[in-house]
Amino acid sequence: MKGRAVTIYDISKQAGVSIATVSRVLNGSENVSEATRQKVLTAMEESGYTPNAFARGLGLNTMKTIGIMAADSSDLYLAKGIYYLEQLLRNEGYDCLLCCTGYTLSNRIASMNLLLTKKVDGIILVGSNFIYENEEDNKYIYDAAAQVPVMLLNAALDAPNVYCITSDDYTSVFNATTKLIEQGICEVLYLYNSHSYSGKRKEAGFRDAMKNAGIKLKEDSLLFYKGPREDVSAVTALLESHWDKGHRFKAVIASDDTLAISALKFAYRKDLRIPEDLAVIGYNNSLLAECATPELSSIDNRLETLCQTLTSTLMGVLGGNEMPKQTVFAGELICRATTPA
Amino acid sequence: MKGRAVTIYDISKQAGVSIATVSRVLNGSENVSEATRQKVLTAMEESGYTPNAFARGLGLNTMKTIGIMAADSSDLYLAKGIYYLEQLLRNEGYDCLLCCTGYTLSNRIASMNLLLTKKVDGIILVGSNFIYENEEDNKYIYDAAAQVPVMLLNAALDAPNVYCITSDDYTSVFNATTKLIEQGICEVLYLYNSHSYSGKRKEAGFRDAMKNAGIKLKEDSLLFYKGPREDVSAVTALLESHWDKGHRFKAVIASDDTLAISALKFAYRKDLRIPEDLAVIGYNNSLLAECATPELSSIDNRLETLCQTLTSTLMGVLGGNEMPKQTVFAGELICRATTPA
DNA sequence: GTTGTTTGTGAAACCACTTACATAGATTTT
DNA sequence: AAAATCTATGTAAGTGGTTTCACAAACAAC
Repeated sequence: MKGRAVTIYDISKQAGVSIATVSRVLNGSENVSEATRQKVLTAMEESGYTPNAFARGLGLNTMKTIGIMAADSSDLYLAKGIYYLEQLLRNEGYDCLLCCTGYTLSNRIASMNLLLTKKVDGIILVGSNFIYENEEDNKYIYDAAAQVPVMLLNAALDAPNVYCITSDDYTSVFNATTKLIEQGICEVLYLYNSHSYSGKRKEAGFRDAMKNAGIKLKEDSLLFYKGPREDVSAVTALLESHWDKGHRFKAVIASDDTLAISALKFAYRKDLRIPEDLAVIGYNNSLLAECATPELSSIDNRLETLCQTLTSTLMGVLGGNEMPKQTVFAGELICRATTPA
Repeated sequence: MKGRAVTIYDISKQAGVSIATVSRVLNGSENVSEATRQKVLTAMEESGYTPNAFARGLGLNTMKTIGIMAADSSDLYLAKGIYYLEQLLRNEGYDCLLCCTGYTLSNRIASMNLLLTKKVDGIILVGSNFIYENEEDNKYIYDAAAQVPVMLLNAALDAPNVYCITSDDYTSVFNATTKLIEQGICEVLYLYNSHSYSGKRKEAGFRDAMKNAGIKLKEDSLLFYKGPREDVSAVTALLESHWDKGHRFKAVIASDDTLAISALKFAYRKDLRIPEDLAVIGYNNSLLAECATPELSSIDNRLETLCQTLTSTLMGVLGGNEMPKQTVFAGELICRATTPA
């Protein structure tokens, strides 16, 4: 399929210089006279030369690649993050090796090792679910960080060579809850699932907002969905059964837009008017929010900004600069049709 | 950050064999006695050896990596495809280099060259938008195929070393349209956008179904949206203005679920009952279909099956086998609440 | 007109691994 | 028992670059 490739040696002969000089031109080294540089460049041009990436990698010990790990790259939110990161990294001259790990630790360890074996220059963990409660389970992150910088998007972990870019989920939910309460809606239900470490931070924001408003938190004010991802009907059923058990609520704050969609469907089934009878607030401000009927109010955590900061931080670290280990951005409630005006 | 790495040479000394033998163990070569194999393996184990991927790549001229190109990896449908592919390829021992190219040819050429430079073993183009009408514009695909196998997901192109896995969009839309007509709904609007080559095939299916049913196709039965992707409100407005100009329709077949969502919103605004006053059929059967209210009927093109076949075909090609150059799967209309029972 | 400093270039070592070829010993064949 | 074959292993030449070091030529300083 392919003949013998053109090598640096061919170029050197064709340009009448040594391979060292060709290499210098290749790497933009200073000490090359303009005349020889041109000779080499035209030789390259004429023979359609492309440097061999493996040989290059072997010499330089890098191939300008960043490993991106995500539980599920098809998740609406994670996919958006991956997309932004890919674009930004490409602009910086880096390629992205994608690893979808699912949610099991063993898979993640395997993926991590694989990325390290392939000598990526850095690893980005996209999503809040990479941090485990059991501190020991996070060892795989520390181990990786011993070799290359590790960036966490939407998760916080204090460790050497680990950099965290997060959204202030706590405050976002705190503010959203408080806003509902100020509008006279005190029976708020917090709906969440297990697929997210940030769920904990959000939950705390919810709890504190209620406490802060002097509302006694009944335990039925939190509803936990544990089941397969993105199963809209299962969550809808869960809400119905919760309601039918006599638990009444006038608003739902969901840790995720998909969950919020289920709340909309629940309202539809129960013939509840939105937002008069039931207000709903989602999280992530994803495409779903815009596509829902009625359009879903949702907390935007400025993913693009997070990704930009993450990328520039990573570039800084790779450039040998001291960079902030934690960066936090505020979120913002985008009000649409599922919350009172 | 890292001390001198353990090399094959260290292992050879530690195990008391030559580096060639170590290499043989590494590559699972036959001609190694079980005794020495074990010696080498334990030596590797003890010293925590990992082969250097670059050196390996240089020798073997491959690093077991597949390049995946997609216009936008955050697109619901493409993201799903990428996810499936990544999983399947990983199972085969391949990693994925992701390239989001957008829709411009120059970007695609650049990305293609980049992947080739990084010596991927194959390239997968995810999505129907990589084929251009102008035959010359597809040269970048032929060029790439001269070096590595190129796989097209949802696009067809007859060229050496190019393999196509497609869904039979034509028939899917033909059948869906026919079904509507059989249910007595003859005023069908085909709504599509420019971001897809498969849109043409779908359009043909629509046209032929109408013709086949003896319905004279008015030109206002096709509505083309040309604008930024995923702009739900813009498409809704387009539908409204179409309607207000006097064009009446009782069903919408959209080339994409996102477009179908706009049709739902349009119906909501115009107070049209679904499906009595307006039936809606989307395409791709994405998460949006399930999340829509009412739940959207949509054509499922069996993306997972496509990806499985694509992967096995690619593995076959890489293994030196003769493989089918075109594989077509039938799609299936998933009926939910936006079409009559 | 020597000495000291740049500047541009080449030779050769090195990066870590694969593999063709050679070879010694074991096993089979005749 | 000699010849032929096979098996396990080592030697050394590759893979295509980068980079250190040495050195000659050009230029400035004294």
